[in-house]
Amino acid sequence: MEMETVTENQKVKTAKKLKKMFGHMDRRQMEYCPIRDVMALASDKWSILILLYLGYYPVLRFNAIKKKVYGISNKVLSERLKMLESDGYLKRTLFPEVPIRVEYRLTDFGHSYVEKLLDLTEWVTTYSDQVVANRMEYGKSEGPCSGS
Amino acid sequence: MEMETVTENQKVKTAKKLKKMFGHMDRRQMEYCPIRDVMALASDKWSILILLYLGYYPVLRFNAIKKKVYGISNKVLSERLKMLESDGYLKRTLFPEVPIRVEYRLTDFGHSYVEKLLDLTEWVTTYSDQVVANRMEYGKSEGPCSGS
DNA sequence: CGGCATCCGAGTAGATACTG
DNA sequence: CAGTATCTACTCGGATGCCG
Repeated sequence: MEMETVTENQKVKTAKKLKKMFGHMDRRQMEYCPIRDVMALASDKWSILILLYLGYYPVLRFNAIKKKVYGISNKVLSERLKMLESDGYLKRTLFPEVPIRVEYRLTDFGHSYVEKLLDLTEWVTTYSDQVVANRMEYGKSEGPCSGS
Repeated sequence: MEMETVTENQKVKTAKKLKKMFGHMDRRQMEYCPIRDVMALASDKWSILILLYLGYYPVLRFNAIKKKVYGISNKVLSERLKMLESDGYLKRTLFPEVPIRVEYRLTDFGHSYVEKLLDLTEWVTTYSDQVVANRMEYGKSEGPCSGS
């Protein structure tokens, strides 16, 4: 195991924080779970990239984002931008010039989220190779049973 | 603005980290984005809750998870567990007893991820009310233009 | 030209019933 | 108990076309 970053002590600390967090949540009705609801947008695979790029480039226009977030379609980008604006992560500014111009930039709220998000994505970029390796390994362990 | 947690200094620091992270990514082909690919599973709204609960309870069985992750279906839970195992976050142990028993627990890899994830979800639980408030506010600002 | 809305197909989620 | 199978419904995503 080359992953010796997690000590038992760490696990206990994490569990304590989790207990506290879940404690707060369980007060409310289970139907509305803030984590599930808010993260559904905020941790969406497209949202993440949009937010990260906006954390990097202070201001971006629609097509600039589209170019950076490889593979996103007009529709999805448009939707995500609208939702991310609605949730307060970014601000949309329209300049009614002749060729219309729209700028997107993070709000302070968005910046504070991106900061946290970045810690997670750094972890991911560091260990993504291991994840992919895990996937490969997992597929192989099926064995020759499944002939057909 | 009650959200004065983000200083200009912080933003610059964040941008630097982002530059470094994107710098590593841009080397590869754009088609495969580790963030998008790995996070698509790891930051999925169901995955998050499964992982967090497994961070709290050292070991959980299928139906226990199902009970805790409110609203998840057999199918989706089964799928997610399989994928999360395949990516190395958790370990599935089958006990071939009379009523079959299956235990799920985080791997060390999973624990290290949950640790990072928790920082993000703590932020989310702290500010989820504001996000919801933002959403409400946003909906109202439509104005009476859209009559039909 | 840049941004958005519409359409339609494909994949995914959810409910239920069933099996080892 | 721990899933799988199946079916439906729906959301999502991609291409296209429209409008400012």
